[in-house]
Amino acid sequence: MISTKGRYALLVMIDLAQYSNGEYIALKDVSARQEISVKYLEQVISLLNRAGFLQSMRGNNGGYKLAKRPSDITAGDILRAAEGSLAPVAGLDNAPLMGDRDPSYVTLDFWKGYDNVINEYVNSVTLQQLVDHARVLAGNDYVI
Amino acid sequence: MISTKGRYALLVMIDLAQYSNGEYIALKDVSARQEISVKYLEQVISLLNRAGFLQSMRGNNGGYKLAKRPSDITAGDILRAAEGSLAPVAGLDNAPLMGDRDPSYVTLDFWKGYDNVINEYVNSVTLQQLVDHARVLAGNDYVI
DNA sequence: TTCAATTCCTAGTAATTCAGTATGTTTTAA
DNA sequence: TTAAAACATACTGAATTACTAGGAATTGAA
Repeated sequence: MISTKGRYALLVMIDLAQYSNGEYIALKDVSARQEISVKYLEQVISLLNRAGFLQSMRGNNGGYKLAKRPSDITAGDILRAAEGSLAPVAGLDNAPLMGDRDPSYVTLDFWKGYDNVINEYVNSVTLQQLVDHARVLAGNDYVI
Repeated sequence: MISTKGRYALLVMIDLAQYSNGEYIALKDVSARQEISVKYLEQVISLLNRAGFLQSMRGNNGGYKLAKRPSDITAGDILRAAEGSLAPVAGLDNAPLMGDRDPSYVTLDFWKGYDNVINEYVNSVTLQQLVDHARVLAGNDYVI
């Protein structure tokens, strides 16, 4: 189950992409639009910032903006930055953790497959696609 | 993240399938092979039993056996019975829960897709396949 | 009929995680 | 100088996890 960190991270990135105009966007504004407290947003966004997906500016008129184009950021990037990992079980990478004696090694390949389909999916969806979809949902999918 | 309930449920079903000979298998034996306490196994297996995947017999020489052929049980059946749901976020089915005012409705389709790829995967793997794979891993994949 | 072995049922519990609040500090532009 | 913002860390109540504990009911065998 994805926690609020992951869900909010996705919403924040979509919000920043939607309202980007080159200027820094204050968390106060994101907070008002997404109805999430500024204080909690600070924690969520710091994960995205440290992961290199954002540029930040402190002080008056400061805020955040995307460090990359929305087409160069995937939902997988965002969710892994916020959640740490999307792995369904522990010990998928560091195989030595599960020795031959561990009976659960018989399900290791099953869990690796599980992990694969998840990552293939989230890596296939870009932030740009999410923003485009949001615009369709809002009924603004006309050409200016 | 799948909890021990789901992971153990999978191991228990594989174990029962591997050691099935028509007789009831006592949890004591599964416990010894899988190195999980009988007391905890009781809780895990009761979920599988209630879901209709097992037949049980109480009393002396009692135990459990599969109620269906391993080819008619999927990993999805087992995991959903043990975990309750594999949904990545809440509110995917009961869409009215997320109203239009909820900003997170913009990500609803993304999460539905996420849920889809998970369920398609786990539904595509049968208990029979898991047992076959376990036999290959054990080096017993020869024909008698 | 008794006994041991089993499933079945419910409660308890220590540790961890979750979903935030709270309280600052540092930085920046006006 | 000041207000507004990011940044950092600690705290907290509630829920969840991963079990253990203690029994009650059932069954076959002695």
